[in-house]
Amino acid sequence: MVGLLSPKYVRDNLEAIRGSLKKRKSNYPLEELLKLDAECRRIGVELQGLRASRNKGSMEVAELKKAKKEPGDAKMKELSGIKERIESIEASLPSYETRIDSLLMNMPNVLDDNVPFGKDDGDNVEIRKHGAIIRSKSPSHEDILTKLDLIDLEQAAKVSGARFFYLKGDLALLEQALIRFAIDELAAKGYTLIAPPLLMKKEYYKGVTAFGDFEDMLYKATDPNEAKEKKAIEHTEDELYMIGTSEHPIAAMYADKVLSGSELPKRFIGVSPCFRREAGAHGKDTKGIFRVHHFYKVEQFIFSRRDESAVLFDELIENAESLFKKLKIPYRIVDVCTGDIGTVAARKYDLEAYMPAQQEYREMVSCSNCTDWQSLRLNIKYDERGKRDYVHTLNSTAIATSRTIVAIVENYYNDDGTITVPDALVKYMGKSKISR
RNA sequence: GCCGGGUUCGCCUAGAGGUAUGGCGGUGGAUUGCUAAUCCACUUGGUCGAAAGACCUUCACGAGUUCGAUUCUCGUACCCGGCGCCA
Repeated sequence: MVGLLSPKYVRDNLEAIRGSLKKRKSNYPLEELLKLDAECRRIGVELQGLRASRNKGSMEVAELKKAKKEPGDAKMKELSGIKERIESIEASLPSYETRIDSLLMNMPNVLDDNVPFGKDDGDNVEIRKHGAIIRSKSPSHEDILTKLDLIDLEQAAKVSGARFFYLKGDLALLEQALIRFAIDELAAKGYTLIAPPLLMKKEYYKGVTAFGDFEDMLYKATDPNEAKEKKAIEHTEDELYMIGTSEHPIAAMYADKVLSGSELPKRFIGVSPCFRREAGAHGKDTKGIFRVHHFYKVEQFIFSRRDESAVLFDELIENAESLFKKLKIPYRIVDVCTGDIGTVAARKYDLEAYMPAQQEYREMVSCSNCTDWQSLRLNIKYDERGKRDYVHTLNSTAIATSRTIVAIVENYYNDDGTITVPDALVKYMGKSKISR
């Protein structure tokens, strides 16, 4: 079950956690957690002793009854007293446990030593750049696509609201082509395709993200009032959220499981729509389909041994790069700094593509090594030579459709108004040019 | 939605108020001239302890009855049948 993360982990890794929180300039209340944990263990020792005497007493009663003798009133009174003391101590525990649990669940991951220090995304460090600029500038994708009658944002805004869209004809096909392209490329590298559930329980979401921060990003799909009304519908009790990415249900695919060391690493391709509320993004990227409420994403996900995750992290970013190389879109890789990395990841690279209309590099791919943050919370272990350890989880975008579409449209726009189909996608499109 | 049957270690399984049985698999060890066999130990999580060890916890989940619950009662989830409804 989710929430089994133990304070023992914190005690065992105290120095690393302290150092990492400092590097993050985090205001996480570590001292409160340690104090509560110590207090809770002190109570636990007392409770354990009482339970031991209860069990011993009960055994004695059992022995006597077996010998057809009665235990006597004094004995039974003593046991009743123990029972009451146990019950009163047990009643005091939940308040500690709830607080400890919530502190543990939201504790930021221990950063990799190599994460650059910085305040925000402006301090991310460019580590490499690839591909010559195709067009130094272009009209916006919105203008290009509207003129070609391939997109309808106005009607989508009317029907669904801001940041929704209709893709039409070849553009809708381009989306499918991108999905299939990414799947085929990764499948050829031995990754297994997963189509995950698109709704997920809150309980598991808490194991996969820092839910307090992330909840605003998600659409909730159930109505808590239904449970009261006793409607004849499934899942009235569950709090279901529409997934923000297939990373989340794939991470939870092995919740409470013990994998065998020999089957690691397990490499997966997730494909799903991704739903995002984009709360707090008012006024940002409002034109076109760069930042929208849903898009398709082909995702890479790996469950690995502790000692392999650093190498596999490089594998994931290289896979993503190879897709953008084949699409011939110029990009750069940035090493995401302490101020921008977020709670879950220990290390993160972003791939940013050059966008000629904005004349800027913009995020296309985010690649994270989450080390044991998710597995501690989802209780995913592996067994090697009889020893158990928590797996490491890694994820990276392969292709996120809407943003990649923007990159293709703006980079492959021709001055005659047409769009060239990247060579790698021609076989999926059945044509090499999109025109009116 | 209704009526049955179920959920016990990674897997299979016994147990019907007295403290969880056996097997398979896995890990470690012992032994033996044969790609293997046999035997022993360990194989939920945790607390105290320098250690040896002791203790607690664990039979889907949650509540109740009890000195004591895998076992009895109530509720919930999920799985398998049957009926009904339905894309």
